[in-house]
Amino acid sequence: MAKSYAGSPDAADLSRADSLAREVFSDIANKWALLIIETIGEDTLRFSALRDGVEGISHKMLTQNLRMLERNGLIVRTVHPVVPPRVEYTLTEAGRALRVTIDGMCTWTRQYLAHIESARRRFDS
Amino acid sequence: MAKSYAGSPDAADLSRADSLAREVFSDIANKWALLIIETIGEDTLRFSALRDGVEGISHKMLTQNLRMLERNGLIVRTVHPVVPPRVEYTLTEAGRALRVTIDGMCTWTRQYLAHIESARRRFDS
DNA sequence: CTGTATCCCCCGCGATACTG
DNA sequence: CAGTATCGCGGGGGATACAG
Repeated sequence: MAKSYAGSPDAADLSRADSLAREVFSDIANKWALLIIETIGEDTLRFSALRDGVEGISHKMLTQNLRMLERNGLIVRTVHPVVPPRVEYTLTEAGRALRVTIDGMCTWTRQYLAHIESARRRFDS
Repeated sequence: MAKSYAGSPDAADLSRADSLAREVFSDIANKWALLIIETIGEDTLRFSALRDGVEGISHKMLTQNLRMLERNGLIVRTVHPVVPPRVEYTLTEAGRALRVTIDGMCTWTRQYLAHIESARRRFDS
């Protein structure tokens, strides 16, 4: 195994970057994470608003994914020290950049809906 | 609830389209499906090649996702009647279109890797 | 080689209850 | 209102075996 030469990225660095990239990809490539990002969009949404906005998500899944997205620097969580608590979520610049590609997926879905529907009919017979 | 007027799309049609869209989105918005599409790319790959190419996927998950993708018209499965069997998978036009957006996600991941890494360090402390 | 089927375990996830 | 913790179950998914 090749050793690191200080100051020059080598195979070890690259593979570490790769494994991180795969990890991140696995994190965000799940429907709840993508739907949350898509739902926040350009807005600033409260926990309860997200709960209502993301169809079918449970309390637990929402918190869980919000933490994950915050950890990866895709959203920022601001707590207003009032009672009752008011917590708001917005996308970071990274989050907004990712959202653009998610928009692409959504557009794709709409665009190919008829194609998909007929493909399914063909397959199911 | 509004009734259909023949020949004009109405609320019922739209909500049916919406539910189909959500269903499709839930199907494809999972890491294995996306990785499979990304791996096939412009190529024509055999089952075993995909098994090797998609890091960490199990036999079962691979077949399962391949069927799902075929059903949704994203890939085409061609069986060569030889022994031993030779089955090849390629993207359809719809699949290639979706792949473009997945590429976007991959690019995003690489682009923001440093940002993510530092966000994680901050969060984990 | 590819695909289906069976078993079985683990953990994802929903439900619920409790704090601040 | 937002978040954490706990429990319990259901099914996702791995391992394995077998068929074509």
